[in-house]
Amino acid sequence: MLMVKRREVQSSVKDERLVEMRRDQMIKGAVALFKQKGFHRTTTREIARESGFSIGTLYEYIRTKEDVLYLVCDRIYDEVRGQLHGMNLNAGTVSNLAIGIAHYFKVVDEMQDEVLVMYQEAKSLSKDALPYVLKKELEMVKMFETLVQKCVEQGELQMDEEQVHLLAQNIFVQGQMWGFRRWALHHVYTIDEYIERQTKLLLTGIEGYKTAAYKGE
Amino acid sequence: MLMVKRREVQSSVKDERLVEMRRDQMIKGAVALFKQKGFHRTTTREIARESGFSIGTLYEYIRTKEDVLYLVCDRIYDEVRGQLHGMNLNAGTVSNLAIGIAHYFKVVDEMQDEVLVMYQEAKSLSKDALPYVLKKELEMVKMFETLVQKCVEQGELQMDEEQVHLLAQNIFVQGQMWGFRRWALHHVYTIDEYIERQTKLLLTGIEGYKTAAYKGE
Amino acid sequence: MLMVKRREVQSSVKDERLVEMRRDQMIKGAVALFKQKGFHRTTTREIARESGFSIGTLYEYIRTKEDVLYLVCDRIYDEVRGQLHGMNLNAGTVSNLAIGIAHYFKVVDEMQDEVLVMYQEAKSLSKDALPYVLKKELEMVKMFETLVQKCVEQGELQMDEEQVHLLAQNIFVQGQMWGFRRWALHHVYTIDEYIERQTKLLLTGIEGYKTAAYKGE
Amino acid sequence: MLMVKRREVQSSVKDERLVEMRRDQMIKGAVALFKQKGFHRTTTREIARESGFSIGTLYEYIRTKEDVLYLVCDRIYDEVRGQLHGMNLNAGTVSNLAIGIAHYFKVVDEMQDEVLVMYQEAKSLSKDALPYVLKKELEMVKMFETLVQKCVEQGELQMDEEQVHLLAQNIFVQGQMWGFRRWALHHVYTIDEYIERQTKLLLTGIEGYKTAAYKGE
DNA sequence: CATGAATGAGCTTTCATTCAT
DNA sequence: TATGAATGAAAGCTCATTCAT
Repeated sequence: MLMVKRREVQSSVKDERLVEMRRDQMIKGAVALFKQKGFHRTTTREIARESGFSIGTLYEYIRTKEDVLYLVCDRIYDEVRGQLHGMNLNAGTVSNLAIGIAHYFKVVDEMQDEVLVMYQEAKSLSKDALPYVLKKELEMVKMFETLVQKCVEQGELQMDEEQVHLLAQNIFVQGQMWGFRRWALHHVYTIDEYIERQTKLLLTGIEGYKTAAYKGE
Repeated sequence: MLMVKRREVQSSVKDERLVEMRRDQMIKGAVALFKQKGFHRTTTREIARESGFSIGTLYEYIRTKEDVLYLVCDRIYDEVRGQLHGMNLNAGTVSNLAIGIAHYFKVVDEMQDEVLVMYQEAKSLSKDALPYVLKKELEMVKMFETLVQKCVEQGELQMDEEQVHLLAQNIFVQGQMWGFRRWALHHVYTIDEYIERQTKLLLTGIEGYKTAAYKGE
Repeated sequence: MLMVKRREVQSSVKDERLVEMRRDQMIKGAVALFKQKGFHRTTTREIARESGFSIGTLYEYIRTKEDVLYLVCDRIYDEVRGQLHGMNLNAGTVSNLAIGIAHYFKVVDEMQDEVLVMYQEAKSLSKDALPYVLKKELEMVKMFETLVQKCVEQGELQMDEEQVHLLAQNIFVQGQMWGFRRWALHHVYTIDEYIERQTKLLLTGIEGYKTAAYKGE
Repeated sequence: MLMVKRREVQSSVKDERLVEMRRDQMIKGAVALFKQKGFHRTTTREIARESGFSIGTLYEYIRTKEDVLYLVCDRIYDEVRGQLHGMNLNAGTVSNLAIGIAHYFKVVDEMQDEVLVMYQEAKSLSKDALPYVLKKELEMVKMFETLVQKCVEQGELQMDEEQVHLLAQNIFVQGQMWGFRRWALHHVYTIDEYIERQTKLLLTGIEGYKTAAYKGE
C-alpha cells in the first residue's frame, strides 16, 4: 500500500504521547464544531473549549487555526483507510468487489459526520496543505482501482484502463454522496438499500437496456 | 415545470431596473472572487470594488453579506436550468436520455467556475436561505427523474421508482463531479471522453458482467 | 537643503485633508502616550482613544502599529527641522554659529517630550523604516556641519573636515542630551545656563588649558 | 568610591554559588538577545533557551522578566566600572585626565554591545528599578567630575563647579555616543582617531577661536 | 532544584455594517 | 441614489507566569 508522507504540524510540547492525546481531543472537538458551523464560523476559542483545554494550550499543539483543519482531514482519511484495511484487494472476483463497495459505504455511513466535514471543509486548506490531503484521497481511489483491475485481470470484467479509473472515481464519490447528500437520500433509502441499489447500478447499469441501442446511436 | 418561490432579498432602492442591473454586476464580481478565495475569505469591500461600486452602494442592494451568496447560488441555478431548457423531457427514448445527459455535462463544463463556487459555498448559507437553494437543486434532479421515467413508461427501460430516483441523483452528481473534481479528472479525460464514458457506465454498467452472477450471490 | 524622500504610510481613506488631520491627532495622542509608557507598553487601543477616535478608525489611517511610531518620528524631525529653518547658515561668523546652537537648544527644550520619545523609541522601528529616520537625522547634523564649515571658510575657525564633522555631531547630541538626560541636568541648569555653558565648552574647550601641554604629551 | 546599594532580585534558590552562576548565564544570554531584538521583542522562553536552561528554571532565579533587564543593566555598569578601576583619580594633571578619557572610550569600544543594550533598554525599567541604575550612572559621571576637579584643584584648569559637572557629563555621553551612534561614526573614525579628536575638542575647544570674540558678543 | 505543560489576560488587526453627507 | 469614513465586536495568536511532577 502506498505510503503518503505526512505534513508535520509543529507543536511546542515535546512529549509525543501527550501530543497524540491532546490532538485526539482536539480533532474530536473540532469535528463536532465544524459539523455544526463549518470551519470558518468556528473560533479557535471554541475549539479549545470543546477539546477541554484553554486557548493557550491549544496553541501549544498547533501553530495556526488551519493546522486544526489539516489534522482533522488527515485523521479522517487515516481512519477511513484504516477501516478499509480489511478489504481483500487480491481476490479479483466481482462478488469480492461488491463486498468491498458495501464495506466502504458502511464505513462512510458510520463516519458520516467526519466525511461531511472533510468533504465540505478540505477546500479551505491552504495551497500548502491541500496537496497532502488530495494525495491521500487519490490513494483511496487507487484502492478501488486495484479492486476493479483485479477483476479485469481475472477475466471477470472487460474494461479498458480509463474505464477502470472512472469506475473507481464513481464508487468513491457515490460513497461520499451518502454522506454529503443526506438531505436527499436518507429519507428515501436505508444504508443497506442504498448499498444494494448503487451496487446494482454500478455493476449492471440500467437493466433491460440493450447496449447495442446506445452504441449504434 | 415546477416553480420555486424565490426568497426575496431586500433592497432600499426602488427602481427595479436598477436593482436588476446592480445585482448582475454584483453576482459577476462575487463569482470571480469566490472562485479565487471562497466566500469567507472574500470581504464585502472586495465585492463592492470588483462590482464597480462603493461599499455603501453595495449595501443599498443587499442587507447582509450572505445575501450576496444567496444571490450568487440562486443565479447559478437559474442559469444552469436555463441552459437545460432545450432538453426534450417527453421523448422517452434512451438516446434522448443520453442526449440530455451530454447536454447537462456540457453545461457544467461551460459553467465550471460557477458550479464549483455553488458546490463549495452553498453550505455556507444560513439555515434560513439553504432550503431555497436545495429546492432548486431538487428541481433539477427531478428533471433527470422525469427524463428517465419517460423511458420507463415507454418500455425502453425497466426500473422501479427508487432506482429511477437514484439514477437521477447519480447523473446529477456525476455532472457536478466534472466541476468539483477537476484536479482528478481533467488531465485524464476531455469533456467529450468524460461524457462518453460516464454515459456508458450509467447506462450499461460494467460490460461483460453477467447480471445473474451478482444476483445469485 | 537636502530633501529626503518620505516613506509612504498607506491609508484607506482617500481625502488627503482628512488624512492629514487625523494623523495630526494620532501623532499628538501617540507622543503623549509614548512619553509616559514607551512604544511597546502603549496599545493601539490607547492610541486610538487618546487620539479621539475608535480603533477601527485608527486602522483606516495606518496599517500597522509601527506605522504610528514612524509617523511620530517623521513628524518630530520635520518639526525640529522646520523650527531650525530660520537659522542663517551662510554668515560664517562664530557669533552666528553660537546663535544657531542656542536656537537649536531652545527648540529641543520646547520639544522635550517629542525629542525624548524619538530618541528612545526610534530604534524600535523595523529595519524597513529606520533608514528613513536616520537619513533625516543625518540631514540635521549636516546643517551644523555647514554652519561650522562656513566659519572655517571665512577664516574665523581653523579645523580640518573631520573635526568639523565631529563638532557637528557633538552639537547635535548635546542638544538632544538636554532632552534625554533631564534627570541629570534640569535641576542643575536652566536651559539658558545650559546653552551658555555648553556653547562655551564647545567653542573654547577648557579655559586656561594650554594647548601645548596636551600636544606635547 | 561610593557604594550604591544593590536592589535585590529575589530567587527561590538558596545556594548563592548557583544563583551567581545561573545569573551569569542568564545575563550573557539576555545581552545577546537584547542586542538583536531589544528587550520587548525578546521572550522569556528565548532567554531561558539562550541561557541553557528551561523556562521553569529561569523563574527560579528571577521573579519577573524585568528582573532580567535589571540584572543586565546592573551587571554592565559593574563591568564598565570595574574596567575603569585602574584610572588614577588623584593625579590631578591634564594628561592624566586625557588618559582617563582614553581609557573610558576604549572600554566603551570593547563593550559596545553591552553599552548599546543598556543605553537603549534601561528606560524600559520600571519606575521601581530605574533609580538604582541611574544612581550607578551618576556615580560613573562622578568619577569624571573627580578627575576634572583634581585638575582644577592642582591649578591645571580653571573652571567653576558647574562647568566641571557639565564637562563630566559631556565626557560620559561622548563615550556612550561611540556606542550608540556607530552608524554615524564608525565608518568615519577608528576608535583611536575618535579618542584623539574628541579629547582635543573637549580640552581645547575650537582651535584658533579667540575667546574674546564670543565673550564680547 | 529542574522541568515544561498549562493558563488566560491581553495584544494587534480585520471587516460587516451604518449613516451623515 | 451614491459615497466612504466611522465603528466596535470579535477574531487569531502570544507570552509572562505558575505549579505539579
